[in-house]
This record gives sequence, C-alpha cells and structure tokens, in this order.
Amino acid sequence: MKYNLIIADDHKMFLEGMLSMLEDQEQYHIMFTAKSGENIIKYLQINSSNDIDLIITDITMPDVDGIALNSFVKENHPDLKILVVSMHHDPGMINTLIKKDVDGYIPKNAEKRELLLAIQTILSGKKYFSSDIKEVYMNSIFHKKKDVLISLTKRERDVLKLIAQEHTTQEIADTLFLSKHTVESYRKNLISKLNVRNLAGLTKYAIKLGLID
Amino acid sequence: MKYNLIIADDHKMFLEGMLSMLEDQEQYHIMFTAKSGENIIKYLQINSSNDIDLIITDITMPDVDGIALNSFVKENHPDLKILVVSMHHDPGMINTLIKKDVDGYIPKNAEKRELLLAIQTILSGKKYFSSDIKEVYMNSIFHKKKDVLISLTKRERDVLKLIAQEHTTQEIADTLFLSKHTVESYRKNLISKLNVRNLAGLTKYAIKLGLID
DNA sequence: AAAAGATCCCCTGTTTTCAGGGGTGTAAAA
DNA sequence: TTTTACACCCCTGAAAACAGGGGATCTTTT
Repeated sequence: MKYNLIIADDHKMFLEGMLSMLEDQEQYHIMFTAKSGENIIKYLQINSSNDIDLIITDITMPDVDGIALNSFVKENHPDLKILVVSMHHDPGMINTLIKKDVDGYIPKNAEKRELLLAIQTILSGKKYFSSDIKEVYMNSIFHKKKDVLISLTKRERDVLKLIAQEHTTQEIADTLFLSKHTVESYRKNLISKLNVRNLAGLTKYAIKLGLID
Repeated sequence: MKYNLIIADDHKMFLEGMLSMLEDQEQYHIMFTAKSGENIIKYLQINSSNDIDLIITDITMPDVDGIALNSFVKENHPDLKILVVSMHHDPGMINTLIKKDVDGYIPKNAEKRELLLAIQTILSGKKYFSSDIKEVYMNSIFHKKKDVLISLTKRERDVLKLIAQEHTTQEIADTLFLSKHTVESYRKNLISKLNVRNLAGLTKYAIKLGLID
C-alpha cells in the first residue's frame, strides 16, 4: 500500500531536490511533477476518481499558484492533503494558508528529516507546521492588537462588546441602564469611527480587539 | 534604575522558589508577594501612582484568580505588565489569556533561564510565550475548524461569507445573480441552522469557519 | 420509484438597523 | 478659561433584517 504524491514547483532545481529526498522512500510513489498548479487541476478534473494522497507545492508559481491550487483542491477534493513548501515567511501569507485550511507548511530550507516528518504527519490526518512558521504566526497574533483598541472609549467598548454578543439595541440599553437612543448613538458612532458598514463589521472589529471569544 | 516586581501565588513553595530564582538579580526588586490577587488589587487602588513594572502571577488562586487580576490590571493600569506562570496547559485557558492580552505565559516547571528571559522580554515591551504554550495554542487553532463546517452547503457558505463581509442582502443577490428573496431565505436558514440571533452571530460563525479573514 | 437534499423564488408583516441631524452636562486638558 | 472629550439623550425617515409561512425544480441517495 503506497501513498501517491504529486509535486508542484516552477523551479527545476527544487523538483530535483525534492525527488532525491524522497527517492529512497519505498512507501511514497511520486506520480508526477508539475511546473504550475494548472496541470494538476486539469488532472484532477479529468481523473475524478483520484488516487492521489498528497500534493507538495510551492506558493509562487506561474498561472495557478499554490494558494489558488489549495483553494481548488479543498473545494473539490476535500480529502486530498496539501503540503506547502515555501521560502516566504510573511505572516499574512501564513495566516491566509491557515485560514484556507492547508495541511502543512515547511520552509524551503527544511531538512530531509523535517520533510519526511511533515509528510508522515499529514498523511496520518494531522497538521504539520514547522516551528519557524508557528513562531512567525504567533508573533503576528500578538502584535495585531493594541494599535486599534486605544481609539475607543470605555463605554464604546462596552456597547461594542454587547453588540457582538448578539444583543439587540433594547437589550443593551437595559443591561447598561441607558436609553435605547443612547445605544443607537454609540452604535452609529462606532460604525463611523471604525469605518465599517453594519453589525457584521462591528462584530469583526470586536473580535479583532479581543472583546469577545 | 531597578524594576519593581510583585509575585502572586497561593503556594508558599512556589513563592520561595521564585524568590530564590530572582534574589541574585540586582536589577529586579521584589516589592512584595501576595497569596491571592485581592491584595494586589487593593494595593493598586490605594497607590494610584503605582511604581510597579511587572506582576508575576499564578492562575488558580483563592478569591481573585490570575485571570481576574489580569482583567483588572489591563483595565486600570494598562502599562503594568503581567506574566502568568501556571501548570495548566489547557488550550481554552491559554486562548483566554491571549485574548485578555496577558504579556507572557510560562509553565511552572520553567528553568531559571526561561523565567529571566520572559521577564526581560516583557519589560522590553514584547510578549513572551514559552514554546510549549505556543505548541498547545497552535494545535487548538488547527483542530477547531472542520467539525462545524460540514453542515453547511456550498451555497450557504457563499452567502454567509458575503454577509460577514458586510454586504447587504441586495448586494449579495447581485453578486450571486439571485433574487433578494433567495438571499433572505438563505440568511434565515443560516440563522436557524447555526442557532444564532442576528448578523453578529452569523459573522462570528463565518470567522470561526475561516470563511473570512 | 420514492425520499431527501439542495437550490431557487415569493409573500406578509414586524422589528431593528442605519443615516443624518439635533442637543445637554461634566470633567479634564490646553 | 476655553476647548475638547466623554457620556448621555432625542428625532425622523428609509433601508435592511428578521419571523414565519409557502412552493418549484433538480440531483443524489435509498
């Protein structure tokens, strides 16, 4: 029982390196390699009864990049795993990939040992993110706050919190012993102050500020 | 120029250990120790012009625990740093503390080296979380998803996503080439299906599902 | 072939949000 | 002392959300 892998990268050098790292691994069968995500998507569309277990992919590629590839796969073949291998350690990028539910992420300078560990972990159904990546991601979480919180007054935060907790204006008025008009004023000010359009925007802000869980 | 520290823990043993770890550190002055958060809060309320730089605290304590203490401090003395030292590695707990903007978190079995590093890092204005803690937190992020996503259809997810992106019903109808009645139906179904009350609830769900950033 | 699920559309109402304007008193900062 | 920030309150009118019902068509599963 072998696992079937595909590798996608537009750099020949990388493909070679990856192949050499995996060639002595009996349990993995490299079905084919691709220079962009496009060929993989085509393959998946034709062979609907796909027998692929894992795609190892770079992020930056011509035509269809790693992110688009991941989106397509997660949408149409939810059981197919994706391991991203990249040299970008941009927090935004990492955040995007985590949100998009990629199964693993290791840097391009990873050791063979880590590559194999990542593949193995992912195939067993778990996620694998190298500690470098975790480091970057955690830092981005810690530094994301603060900068925005300061502009709101205590009362505004109170109201915002209750709004995000799905309370209606009247309920908020009752709990804070205010007139509903007052609460409406606060909501109005919050919307203009935070430059959002409606409750959804306010809720997102409340979450970003850590006002609610 | 010394830094003033306070230590809070209801276990004498822990206090002793902490003191011994810090006694040879010239730059830190332990102002006093407390057996619960209550005494610290009292102190802060009386000495409003506080000269404290950092509080090192346990989580589980009688009367006022570490979380309540942190909330009080962040509310009333935003510049005062908090380092949590605990043996709990519960993801929920860690998550709460990160949300509540605690400045650092190390396990109780941490080495002296790590303790000093944590203190130093925090006093320099940065956050410090030990790698154990990061590990636990990251895993909780990865495993939080999936379980809820499956119950929604593709179309429902589309609509939910657009709702959470602050679009109005009419706008959603236009982008998806639907009647606004249809979109209203989807919204209605989502609200009952996800068991929430309004837009705020839907938005929170969308974020939890990773549909939006 | 029947059942179930998904997508799509419509109706009648009520409640709430949202946009825009107005205002007061008080406490702190310039 | 004047200005600024904050907390508080009110009004109108339009737009959107929300509650609860209905039904049509298509595909997939049983």
